[in-house]
Amino acid sequence: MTKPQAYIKDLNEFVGKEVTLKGWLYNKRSSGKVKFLILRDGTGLLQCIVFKGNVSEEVFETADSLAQEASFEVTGLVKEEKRAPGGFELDATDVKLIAASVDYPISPKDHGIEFLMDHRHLWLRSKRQAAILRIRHRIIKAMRDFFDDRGFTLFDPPILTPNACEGTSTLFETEYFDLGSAFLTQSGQLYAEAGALALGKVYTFGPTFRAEKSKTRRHLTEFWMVEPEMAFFDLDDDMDLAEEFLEYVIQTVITERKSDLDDLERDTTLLEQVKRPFPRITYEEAVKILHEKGVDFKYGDDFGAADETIISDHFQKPVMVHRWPAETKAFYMKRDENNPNLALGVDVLAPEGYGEVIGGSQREDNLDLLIERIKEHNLPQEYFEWYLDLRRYGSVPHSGFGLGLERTVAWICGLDHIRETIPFPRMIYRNTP
RNA sequence: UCCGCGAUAGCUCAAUGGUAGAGCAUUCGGCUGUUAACCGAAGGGUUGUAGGUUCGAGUCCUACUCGCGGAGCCA
Repeated sequence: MTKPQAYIKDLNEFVGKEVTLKGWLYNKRSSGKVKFLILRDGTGLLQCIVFKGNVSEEVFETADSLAQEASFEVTGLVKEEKRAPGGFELDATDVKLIAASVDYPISPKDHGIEFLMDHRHLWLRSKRQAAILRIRHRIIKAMRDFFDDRGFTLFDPPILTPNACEGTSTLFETEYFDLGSAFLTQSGQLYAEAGALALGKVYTFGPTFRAEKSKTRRHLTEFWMVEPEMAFFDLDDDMDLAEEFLEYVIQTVITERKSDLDDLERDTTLLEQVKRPFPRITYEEAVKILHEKGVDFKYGDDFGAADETIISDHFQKPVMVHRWPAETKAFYMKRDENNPNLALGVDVLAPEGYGEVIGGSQREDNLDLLIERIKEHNLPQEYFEWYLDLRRYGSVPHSGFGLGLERTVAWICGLDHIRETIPFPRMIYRNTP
């Protein structure tokens, strides 16, 4: 048997028993005839005590020789111990080296971001990065559970696409055999619409790509998006779903991953308040808020990062901004029947300066109007014929939204940069390791 | 693409234009309860690249490279 008898997270079930654990040396302290080995096993950290009088000379030498991140197994008695972080300790009776680690580059003191990103494959072993990745995993599970439990079908759109989905962003381009160029998808939405008209309620969950030369703390070139799309949903139904979704995900994660959030020293006071209903304001009302705060903002422009922060700080909860000037929005958005200059789109702005985490809309379901929009945006109609078919054969009102996973992880974890939210971030000046 | 800042030991950072230093990491020694342990010692440098000013450049000037922060674009 090579797998460990127990994992650190389950040690409360082993108090008073002798177990063998396996992992890596996180840190080591010593005081003459006693060694303190900090074991890391992927589920937590555990201090293992090696007293010279309790073990053989050989075992004590082995404990002494372990370097940072050496892999080893340790056998001993599990004890409750108030002085130890986590509340448990292991009184070691045996220590065996599995494999050495020579000159591990990431020492316990400070490091710069460039060095850490160069060693991202090793940085992931740190307590902080492991906590973030466990939270990311729990967020993804909560999202899938939410849709799975509400009659949605997972619908995987293609990643290689023949055209720009929205015609606005710069995309990564690649040769595709004899068929010319293909592009890495920037959104699965148009395909999800086909899914919604086939299956009723679907969601996509996968990577998306933007070749924009964005250089900010909120952008990656490769990021994950979850995009529900629902037949017979109007914009209000869409907003109802978005706020129920955010409430479920956040309340689940702050309950289930509390210890990881504590390790990140995340103050969850504002996250606990993320409960329905969220404020819903029109674009026009949002502009009014900016003007009242003395911001020089022109009606019709899109909000910048600073503007979003001012609007969300006004509420201390996620705020839904709907009914935008149509010129700034994508071609597929339906117009407001009461004012055709407005698009039935909604952006959800997260509090604490995290900005837009959700963008959604009711889609244009009228064939003639959609063709008109494609022409207005100078898009090649031949690429959209399949999309227009969705309006030719039993068109229905439908809506959906897209949520940026990494921005949500950054928000929940309270991170100041999106690059720590994904194992190997892809940014404008970095595609390694 | 634009604006701003930066690059010195493996890492994080010091160093009036005048002999390049500290902490961590590594190696050796000490300590039976340490919490980024502590105490003592040792090894470790083409100061990002190229050029210029000067008796003398890590320091001043020019260009370039790379990185960081922000803007725009967006999730």
